[in-house]
Amino acid sequence: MNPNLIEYIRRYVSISETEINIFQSYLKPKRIQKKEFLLKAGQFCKSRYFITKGCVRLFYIDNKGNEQIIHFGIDNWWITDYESLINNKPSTLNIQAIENTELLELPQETFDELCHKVPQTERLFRKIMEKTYIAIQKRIEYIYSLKGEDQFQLFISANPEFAQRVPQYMIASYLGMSPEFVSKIRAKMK
Amino acid sequence: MNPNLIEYIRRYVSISETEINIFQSYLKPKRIQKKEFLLKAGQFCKSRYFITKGCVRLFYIDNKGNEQIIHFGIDNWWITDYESLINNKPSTLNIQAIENTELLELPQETFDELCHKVPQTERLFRKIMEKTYIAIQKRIEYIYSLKGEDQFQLFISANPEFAQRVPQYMIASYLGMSPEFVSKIRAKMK
DNA sequence: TTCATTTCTTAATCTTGATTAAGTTTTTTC
DNA sequence: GAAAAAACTTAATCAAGATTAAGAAATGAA
Repeated sequence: MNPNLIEYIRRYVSISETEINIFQSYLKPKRIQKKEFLLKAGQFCKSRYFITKGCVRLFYIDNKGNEQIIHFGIDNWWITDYESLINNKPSTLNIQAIENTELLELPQETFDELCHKVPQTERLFRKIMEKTYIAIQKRIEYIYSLKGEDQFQLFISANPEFAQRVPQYMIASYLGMSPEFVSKIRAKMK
Repeated sequence: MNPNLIEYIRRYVSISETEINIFQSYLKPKRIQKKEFLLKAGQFCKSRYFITKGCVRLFYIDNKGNEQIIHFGIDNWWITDYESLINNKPSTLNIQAIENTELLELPQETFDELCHKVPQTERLFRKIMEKTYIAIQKRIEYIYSLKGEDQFQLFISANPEFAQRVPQYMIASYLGMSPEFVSKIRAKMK
């Protein structure tokens, strides 16, 4: 199995070699090219994906027809549309590769079976969700307490790799700003 | 055990009578008066709380000294500060009763023991976190795609009971608006 | 190496909603 | 039931950031 995923899992739960192997047997490797879609609005999202290498964006089309990015996914992150996956309904979201990306697909179809064979899986995802929830709640705090300029600065300093890998207008979209405004901030920074 | 909590749990996992009783034995009933604090910034949050009756708010003090509400909790919701609970650090948040409130406290100290005795607990909280995550992600969508007025309208129509139970200025705070602006929206609505 | 596409910049104007500063109404408390 | 505290309203002014409309730079493709 991908050594990053093993390390990732062991940060959350203690799990035997045997269990790791069973876990692995439920994963399907997948590659997508830059600009290719992992999920399109209207489709049913049927898997969780672990990104081993690359970068994707998760976005929706807002009422004005703009692509609004909800979040990114990079190396060693899980990505999925939980609303579609859990509630079994067509997705309103799109997941698209920003770079050529390698993933491990964990299908929902066999997820409960995996949980049964490797009970630590429940604990793993419970803990991942808690960590993810803390992060998204912090994000809401920043949205309400920092003004645009400071949100951008914080994002860049907390995620310096993104400034390199992701076009500036996508960071603007993620932060809910116009690309022109981000351009203005950057001009001021120099 | 509180019949609401039994019903709540069974919406997520199938669990025997015996297991329900074990689960119950890990819960401590607690009451707090209106305006009393369940958690104050600086303290360590050491439990998850299930609200059986009442209403609380979770807020932080922003850089300008304003109380910024992150979310509310009412009957049949879990509430806690995950960042403090999971990462074992002093809380930056406050949880305060808006009404006299009755809770069931599930201490973190014995949480792993409970998970061991009743393994469905992991699954239960995994699923609760997934549902909570879906809700908070939707909230981010609304923050970025609806203007203030529409956010307020949506909140009121999605949570009509809140308009009754919670002062208007707290709803303003939750939505990141000034109380004056909410007042203006309401005047326009008539 | 040229053409086309994508990304970024600049500047003027306009909107949304914050801020400030009263004042009013409602709820609590004694 | 009077006084105090809490919650809400109104209106004027102000600021952050969107929108519009060019154009410039960078990247990619043939």
